[in-house]
Amino acid sequence: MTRPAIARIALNRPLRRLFDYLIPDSLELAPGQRVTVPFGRQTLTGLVVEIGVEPPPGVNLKAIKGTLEAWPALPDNTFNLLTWASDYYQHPLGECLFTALPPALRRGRPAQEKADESWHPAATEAVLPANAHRQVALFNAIKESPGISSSALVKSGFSRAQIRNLQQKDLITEGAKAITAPATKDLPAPTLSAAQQAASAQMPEHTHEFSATLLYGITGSGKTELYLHYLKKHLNANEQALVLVPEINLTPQTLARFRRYFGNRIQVWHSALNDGERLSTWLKIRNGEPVILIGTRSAVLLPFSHLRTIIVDEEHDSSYKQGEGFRYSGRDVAVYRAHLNRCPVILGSATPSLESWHNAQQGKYQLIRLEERAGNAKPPQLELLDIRSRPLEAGLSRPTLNSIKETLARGEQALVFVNRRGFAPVMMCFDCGHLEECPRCDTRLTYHRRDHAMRCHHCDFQMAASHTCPKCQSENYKPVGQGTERTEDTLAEQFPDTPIVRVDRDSTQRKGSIQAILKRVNTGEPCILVGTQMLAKGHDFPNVTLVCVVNADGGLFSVDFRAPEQMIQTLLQVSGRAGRGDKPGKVLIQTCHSDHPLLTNLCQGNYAAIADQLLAERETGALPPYRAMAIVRAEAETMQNSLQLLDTLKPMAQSPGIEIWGPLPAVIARKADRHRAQLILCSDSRGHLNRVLTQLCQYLDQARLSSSTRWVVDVDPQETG
DNA sequence: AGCACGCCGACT
DNA sequence: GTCGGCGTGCTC
Repeated sequence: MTRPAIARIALNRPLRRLFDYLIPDSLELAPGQRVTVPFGRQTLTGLVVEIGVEPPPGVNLKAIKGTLEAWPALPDNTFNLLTWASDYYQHPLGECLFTALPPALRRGRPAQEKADESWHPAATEAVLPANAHRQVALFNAIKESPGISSSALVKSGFSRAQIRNLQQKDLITEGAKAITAPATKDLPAPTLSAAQQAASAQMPEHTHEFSATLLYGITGSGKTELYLHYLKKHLNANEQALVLVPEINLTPQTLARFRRYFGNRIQVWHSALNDGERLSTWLKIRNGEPVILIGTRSAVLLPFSHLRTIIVDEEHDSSYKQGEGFRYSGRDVAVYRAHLNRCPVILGSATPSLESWHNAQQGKYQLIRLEERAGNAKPPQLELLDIRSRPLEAGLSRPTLNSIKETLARGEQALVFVNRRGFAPVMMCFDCGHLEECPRCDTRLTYHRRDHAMRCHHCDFQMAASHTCPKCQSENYKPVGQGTERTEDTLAEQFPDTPIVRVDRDSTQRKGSIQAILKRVNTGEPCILVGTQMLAKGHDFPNVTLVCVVNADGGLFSVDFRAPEQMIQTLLQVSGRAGRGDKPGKVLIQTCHSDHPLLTNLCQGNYAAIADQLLAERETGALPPYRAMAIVRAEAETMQNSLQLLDTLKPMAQSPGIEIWGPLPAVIARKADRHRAQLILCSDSRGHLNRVLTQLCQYLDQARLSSSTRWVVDVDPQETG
């Protein structure tokens, strides 16, 4: 008697286990293939993980209902990548596998695009009732552009029902596609400067073996040209490439630039795509089309089959790490993917992460330095301005204002950078010292002048701001701290004849408004740009010659061990906005710690030296990248419950080679009325740490916790607060 | 995560 | 009497 064939199936559920099913005789299965299975009394889409497993004892197996397609939705390499990531990040395999499918395929839709029919008129005149205005309009639209697609018609306001109607009346017929725009002539590889050529010569020769390269290129050195050049030179016509970028860098300008060189080989992948666009691009990749994909984090999980190069631009950017659910790092997964796939991965940054810098020093990554700005631009000159005991106007000192004045007088532009981290405006009573706190979190409410509201940045709480102190009714109740709005006001008073352009989340909420702002700034007329983080990234403002940093000190004394690194990276990135054209740039950094070695080093403009110094501190503190780190976070209705849970975990984790810190309440101990605590685990051995985490998760899964108690494991955490 | 089952309170 | 609140447990 032959044993029944059994398949192990992953489901899109937060369960750290798989389910076994009988395979009907007629089915041929392979790992990564989509199937339909009965589950409880529902029917779900599942993914085959393993075939021919031992039947679990004492379970009445159900049978697979059928396959959704004859081929694996996730090809071997992608499937193996996700299996690895599930284990590495301690996240349930089912959820990991399903994040690599477009939403339509997760829901069990067929793996094909909705037919996008083309329509032609079948009559010269539409004979329709007099009141059928929309149908007549639709008929005319089709007559005007024969071959127009259903989707184009829907976009211009017609409904699919109306189209079907005309078809039933035999007024239109389905037919050949309209001829799309002719293929454009792609530009040849860009010409490189001497410095770029030298860097280019060191890039990996072979696209069929693994190599990891860290391209350390200062801001304005032209890293993108190197990427373009590399792809032109090494990528064959039938091969695929992946270019990962932080969300904020995927602008129409970046895209246009790649399209000029690679035309319609360029495809995009980012959070703004709708389900149809996602499916369409996913299928192109899965079909092995020779796409060069420019995408954000999750693009690294796409089912490439001919992937020959991975580029991770701005590799230090913290947005590569997913902050919830499947907490993977797009950059780290990219490196592992290149490894599995035996292809080169190129990490580019002006301010490399300490992880990558360390890997370069260890010889794990090849380091390429590009320390010259492209064109005539020179690196900006950085200057510290100690603001201890200097009078400030909305955070700006006299010398700073004078520099802005001189810059404007030369017909140039100035950029004022407000590092809001830790300096959000709060309302304070100058009589009793009262500060308004969030009723649901351990945080201060932030004042938003636009709608005179107090908001919590950690939950959705908001309330109208009071004009008098809620505690002592004093009228001496005012906003303190630098916000972009207040800085903007002061600058408007000081420079009444100069346009002031504010760039922050509030002023750029409307779609396309950032484009309008950039366009305006690029006319080159003298103006002052005021803004936050958003201004630091990637934009090119040729006429900005002065950058003022309102306060540099946010990251100097933070509890988070990554804060100094991130502060320096932000300061250097924003400094990089100065002097990108022909004129020299200057950067003024206001600080209360002008003798702090990090800042004095920063002014030498030498990131390499700072990275070395920060790494030395990490080594002394036995912190990443010298050791692996993971955090177990718990939240519950009381702090006691959270701490208690972590206290029971601690002895289970205790073992030689693992150091444990905590449990301790989180820095924001209460968030949305939930009390949070964390346990930090460090180890020299990733493997050992991983095994310990597996045990902890196993315990937590079967522990009968009160339903309101939640826990998560975060491997390689970006935030340790 | 869903979904059902089950056990208590306030309704016609 | 029964409708429905959400706590608990199970899903091959």
